[in-house]
Amino acid sequence: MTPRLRFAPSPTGYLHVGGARTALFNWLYARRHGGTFILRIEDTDVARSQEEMVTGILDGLRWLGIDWDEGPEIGGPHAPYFQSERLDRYRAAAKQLLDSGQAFEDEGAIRFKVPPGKTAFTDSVHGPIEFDNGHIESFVILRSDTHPTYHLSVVVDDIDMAITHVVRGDDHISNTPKQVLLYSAFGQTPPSFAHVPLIMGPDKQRLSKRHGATSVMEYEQQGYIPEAMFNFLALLGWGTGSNDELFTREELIQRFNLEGISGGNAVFNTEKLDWFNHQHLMRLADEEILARLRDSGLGAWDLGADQRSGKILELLRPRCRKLTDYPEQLRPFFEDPESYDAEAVKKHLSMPGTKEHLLALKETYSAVQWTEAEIEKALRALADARTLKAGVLIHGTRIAVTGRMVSPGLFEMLVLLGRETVMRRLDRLAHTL
RNA sequence: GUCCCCGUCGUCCAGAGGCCUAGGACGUGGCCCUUUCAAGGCUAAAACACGGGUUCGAAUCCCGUCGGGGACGCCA
Repeated sequence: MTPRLRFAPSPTGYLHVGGARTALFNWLYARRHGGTFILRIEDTDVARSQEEMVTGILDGLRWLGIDWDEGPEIGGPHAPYFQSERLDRYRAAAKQLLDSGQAFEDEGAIRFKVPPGKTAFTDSVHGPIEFDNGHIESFVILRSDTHPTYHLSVVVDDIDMAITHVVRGDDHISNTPKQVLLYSAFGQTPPSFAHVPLIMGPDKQRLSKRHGATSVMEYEQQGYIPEAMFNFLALLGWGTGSNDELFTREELIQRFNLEGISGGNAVFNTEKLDWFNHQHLMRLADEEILARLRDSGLGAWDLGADQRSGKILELLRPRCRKLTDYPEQLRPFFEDPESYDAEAVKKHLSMPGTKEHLLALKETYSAVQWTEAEIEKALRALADARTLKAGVLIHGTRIAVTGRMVSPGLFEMLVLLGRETVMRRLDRLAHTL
């Protein structure tokens, strides 16, 4: 029997990182075992559900590269995949329990009659878990408005959709005995359960908006790429067993297993996400970086059409942790500085004679052969001739071409900027001194 | 309050009785490289919550305490 797993979010309008990781674990398991990954929308709470609210969730999943085999937009053998369209099923199921004496009416609602005894199940993450039924109250399965509650609809759907593995958040552990009870009331064997630990904020409290971004799409806007988010999320609460951490989606699929999921909560560590992002960004092909900058509206200078793009990217790659870091780093390659960093000027240009030195360098550069080695050689020779430290000219030139104190390697930049631009910027800076 | 889950460096993950003077990664400090900033290399500090058992031997098993989290809705 091939595994069938599902991600069943309620339509909240966006994909939360916690939900994203749950979806990711389900997807990873399904892909690892050649199973089926199903997306089902749990919108039985009419008061809170709206159709357009699912779009954000679908977008978030697609962004991460999590595709579904059955579900919204594509349908499938167990359609529909919106619980709001399956209400008749739940009503029939509730009636079935009523008729068999396993449920009873209570002021218009229908409650499940919890039998005495104990309910146990084996969790793939936590091992055997047992609850005393005495602690489970007779819960409502069908509301007085004839809409099902969560417990009824999940169980009915998971049975109908032949779900074999339920992988979901830890917060569902105490719901599980109720659902196990329903499975036996329907004469069915429950699927296997795996309850994964929750994701917490740095203060160890449940991740929420006050911790910053919680929606995966917010991270996209902040310049994170899906490869990094996927890798990071996969390793939050799960370990491959090895010391390696940097993986592609494919490698993660090959390694994924439920046993490696840890039992304790995991803190969402943004610094580490940044590192993953940087690493994945470094491994992205040039065309890929170009395409993503364009798609996110960050390609302000049409780098793609520029002959120098390969070289420029080579210089910027180690310096950009996020996609959003690119525009500022790119600027000097396309625009003369509009102003000069005050601190930089004070630190490197306040020495008397600096203006003359820069003009002399400009003069030297008018004749030098325009290669990295020659440009550097000429600068150092000029520094010697004027009994200056090369740093004086280097820092000054950097400020002239970028307006700032920090930049990629100076001589590599100068080559790319071209003689004319460098001379113009040298001249401009000199005349402000 | 009741029930459930969890407890290894600040954080994430290794460790499933001797291989542990506890390993890797992020972050942090130092050094190297160097024209700045990164990247890269090397290196340092940093943890088995506590108390009892079991055992020749426990981070690993058992019990308790403490701590954290979750659930107790006609929300999902």
